[in-house]
Amino acid sequence: MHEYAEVLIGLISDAVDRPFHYRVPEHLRERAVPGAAVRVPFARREYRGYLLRLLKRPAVEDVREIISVEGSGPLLQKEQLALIPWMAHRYYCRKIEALHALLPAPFRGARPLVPLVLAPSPAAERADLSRAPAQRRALSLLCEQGPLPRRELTRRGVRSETVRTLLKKGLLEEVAATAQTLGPQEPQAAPTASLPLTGEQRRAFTAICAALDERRPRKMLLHGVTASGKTELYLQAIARCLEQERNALVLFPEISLTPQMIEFFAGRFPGQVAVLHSRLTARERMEQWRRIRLGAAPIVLGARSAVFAPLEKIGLIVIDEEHETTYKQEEAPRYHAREVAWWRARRHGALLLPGSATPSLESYFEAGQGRSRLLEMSMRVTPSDLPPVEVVDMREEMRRGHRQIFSRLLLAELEGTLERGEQALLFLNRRGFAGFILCRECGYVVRCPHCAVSLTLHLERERMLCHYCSHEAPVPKKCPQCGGVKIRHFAAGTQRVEREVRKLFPQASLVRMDSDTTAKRGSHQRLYRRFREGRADILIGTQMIAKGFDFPGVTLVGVVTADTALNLPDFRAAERTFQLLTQVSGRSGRGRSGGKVIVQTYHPGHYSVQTAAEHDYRSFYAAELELRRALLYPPFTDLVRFLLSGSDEASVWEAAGELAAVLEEKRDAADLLGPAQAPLYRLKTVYRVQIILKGERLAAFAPRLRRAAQEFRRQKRAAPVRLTVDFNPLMVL
DNA sequence: AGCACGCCGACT
DNA sequence: GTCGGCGTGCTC
Repeated sequence: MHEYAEVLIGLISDAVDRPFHYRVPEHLRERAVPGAAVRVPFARREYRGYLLRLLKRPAVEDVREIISVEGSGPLLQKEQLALIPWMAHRYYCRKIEALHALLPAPFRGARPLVPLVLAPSPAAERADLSRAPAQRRALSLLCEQGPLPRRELTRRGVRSETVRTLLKKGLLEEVAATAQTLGPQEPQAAPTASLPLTGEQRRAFTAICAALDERRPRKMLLHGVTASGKTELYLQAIARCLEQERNALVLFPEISLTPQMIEFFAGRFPGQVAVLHSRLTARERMEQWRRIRLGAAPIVLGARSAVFAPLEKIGLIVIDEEHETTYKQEEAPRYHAREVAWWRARRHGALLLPGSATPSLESYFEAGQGRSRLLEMSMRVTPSDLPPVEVVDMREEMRRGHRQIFSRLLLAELEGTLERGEQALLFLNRRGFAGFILCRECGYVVRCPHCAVSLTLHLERERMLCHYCSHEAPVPKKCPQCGGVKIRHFAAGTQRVEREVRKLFPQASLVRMDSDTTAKRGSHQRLYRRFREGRADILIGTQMIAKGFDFPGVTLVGVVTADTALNLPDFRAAERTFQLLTQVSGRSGRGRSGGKVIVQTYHPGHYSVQTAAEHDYRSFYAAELELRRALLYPPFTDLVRFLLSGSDEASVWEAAGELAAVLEEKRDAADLLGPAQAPLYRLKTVYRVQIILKGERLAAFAPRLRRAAQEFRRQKRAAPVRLTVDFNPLMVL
């Protein structure tokens, strides 16, 4: 009936990113099913391909035959086959790139889902092999060791002719490996029991159970302050989901950095958890993936890419810290795990449960519109209050002639903390984007009048530039607002802070955590333990110390400067700042002795600083939402970012001009911003220029934009120019 | 990705 | 006259 098949070739190239048709030879009909990995002849050689669907008739006359089908059973499930075109469409990527995202790296090559192994056939027992010692040895090896893959057998000194003869005699047979042969691979942990829920948790839990019982696609946003017990809620929701005989998917940002979280889950559900994250070795990843695919682990924990875990019958998808930017992949396919998760939830009739102390504006806005339900938890589980936050006006410090990194208040508090034998945490935003300038007397920052992002200093041209729309302004010699002359760019790194602390508090022991000190495998964990166990007094660090950690000994958190985040040339700068300040504040006073937070800034009046200090998400949200509405930014619009890059500067600009002209024709009501230098204009030897399209419901626009991009790719230029397209980028750097 | 086809410069 | 440069286009 269906003698032909549509196959996607495993080559990453625009030219072959479409299905090719093959005939399925009779002996493969049974195994050649949609989702199967196959070998096909293509362009005078053999390639791995993926069978997308079966056809009655091919679209071309000259059709070749599928050579073989890999493994037993399809590599990709129906759901995954449906996800591929959706991703390719939404994220402007090739189908094969979307497909690869669904498979762990080791499976992208030729590895079959379930490998074939050699086992003695029933006939082997009666066979007389007295005159064939090599064959006898091979069979007894398999009887002792159990079925082995062919490669393993030859590794143990069995020659391939021996295997061939045994197969021909029918004494050996090739069978699919079973889950048992794949070996146990689950995180071990001491069992833990569930905790009683507080009133607030109980209310949320009741709502979650009701949603689970409906077995229909639902979305609930769990907005819970730091330490309000979100994890316990996730655990009990999972238990409920398992009772329904459905599976659960739990996503964390950077799970590899939180082994204690994994232990927690594995302890509650022994033997039922599979873990997928970036620090697994290829082998570990493959084994975890197989376990999930074969239904041996009903709970999957993982980072972003675990959203593709091949679970069936999903009842619950949890996204912890849902506002985190790590949920968006920064290379093709540039998917957002939250969106993929919702796609899957819809298909499975599952509950999507994103949770955060500082939900993304997009998620909170959805809840406000009734597209999801909001569950709020505003109390900490242990009856410690959220720590008081003091905002220090660094302009005032400046005016008083105090021009060090640390304000007088922070110095005094540090001193006190050390005297009491307690711990302090000093937080700094990542290296900082040095290109903005700031008046140290009044805090003024030059901003773009059109785009509401800070302008970036370009020393070589002596100009201030907008990286969204290319607006230019002169570099001010004195502050346009207060006339002050102490206006200059601004940055302090973790090393500088470390040096300063050593100078001021030579007796204190320090731990510094940033991308430099945690680069080595295991060093993160070591530094973390050292501080947590009280073997250091002060922890200095970047983003990575703000998230999720529980340091009961910390009673003082100092934010050295809130301004680096605030002045990133990105429309989400205020949201980032609010989230960061809130998360970092949450690190203080988790123990019994209470805590305090000090935030140093040149913008003490900024709403994101103010509202974070007051632990007032709602006010922040309302203010930020109004700005977004006025300036037509997400969640009111979508952005599509076209980034052109190449080593020949002139060609890149020329290409950008051409693309802008094409987009101009197709844009309808959408705004076209740029071409403009990308915030990181020169990365190594590559020049980067961007065009941003801003408008309502640009997802629906995709086919037209895609055509424009393809048309553009076809044109030839003096020097090569690369185009990448990002739908709703999170960071426009 | 890989390979053939095709149209312009320096060589046995 | 030919050998070979890699730009262009195609692969079921």
